[in-house]
Amino acid sequence: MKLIKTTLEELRSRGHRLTDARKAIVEAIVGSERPVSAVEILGQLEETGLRVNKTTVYRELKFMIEQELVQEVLFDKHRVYYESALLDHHHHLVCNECGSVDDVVLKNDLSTQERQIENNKNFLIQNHTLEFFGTCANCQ
Amino acid sequence: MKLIKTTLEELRSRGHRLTDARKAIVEAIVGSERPVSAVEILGQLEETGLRVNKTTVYRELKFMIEQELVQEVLFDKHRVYYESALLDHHHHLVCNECGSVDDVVLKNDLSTQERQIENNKNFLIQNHTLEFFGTCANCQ
DNA sequence: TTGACAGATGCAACACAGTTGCATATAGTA
DNA sequence: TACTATATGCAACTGTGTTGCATCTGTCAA
Repeated sequence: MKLIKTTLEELRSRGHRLTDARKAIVEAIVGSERPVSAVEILGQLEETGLRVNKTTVYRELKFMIEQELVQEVLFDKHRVYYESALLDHHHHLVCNECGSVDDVVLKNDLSTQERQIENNKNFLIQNHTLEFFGTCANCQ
Repeated sequence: MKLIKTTLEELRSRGHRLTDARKAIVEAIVGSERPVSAVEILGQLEETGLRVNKTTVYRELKFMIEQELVQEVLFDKHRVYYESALLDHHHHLVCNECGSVDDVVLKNDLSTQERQIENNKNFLIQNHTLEFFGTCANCQ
């Protein structure tokens, strides 16, 4: 996957090291086609046989967010999910039945609504989170 | 506040008891003008002198959600917030500087976007969560 | 190729939100 | 006023995420 390489090169160009743990964690997050949790990342690493401590995973997540290469997604009250921050701006369709997550790009995102708010509330919007919950095609 | 009374009467009419703990917890959630966390509810109860165990608070939250009188709000990765489910459909403006939370009602919510998704993705939308992050009027 | 060292990692112990099982208390009813 | 299902308290636990500190290693310069 192209994004993995881009992400690692970006880290490298900023003077950060490319360790086995870092590469594997980046692959687990950026290589996944849906957001993953820290616990899922740990599970995946274990499967590949690479022993990485959970502290490393959590520290790496924090670091990648600071680097603005990874972003958090909140659609589950129990844990935080992570995905690449280099993806085009999109939202998620979360199936209440099977838990599957799909991406969706809105043609005319929320610019209209955001202008409305900035005018009426004098609130300066920096970003938004929008997730849709319902029933996916398979579960209907 | 009217909503507190409505909420308690609704519970009563469904055959549930109105205990001191329940009344105080409903007041803490429904009476607040912004979403509150379980920890905040516990703190508030302690202030009033009413001793309520945290287990009771968590059980009550679960119960109120089942009753569809309270709903969860996810805008903080560290904890879940709760607000009345009887409020008009709205979203939140979360200030990245001071943490304040304001409500906002969109004139033309997301019906256009939702129709778009249902057509393109064959995903049946039941609800959505939308939060805006930025800088409030006071912090600009 | 190697040595130096800042950045990365592991480990153990911890913090803290949220949950569970079970014994006890109490609101509402008859 | 006594009965009983519902609600509560307590203690012990679960699970995610964090911290301090010792050790290790990728990278680079010599």
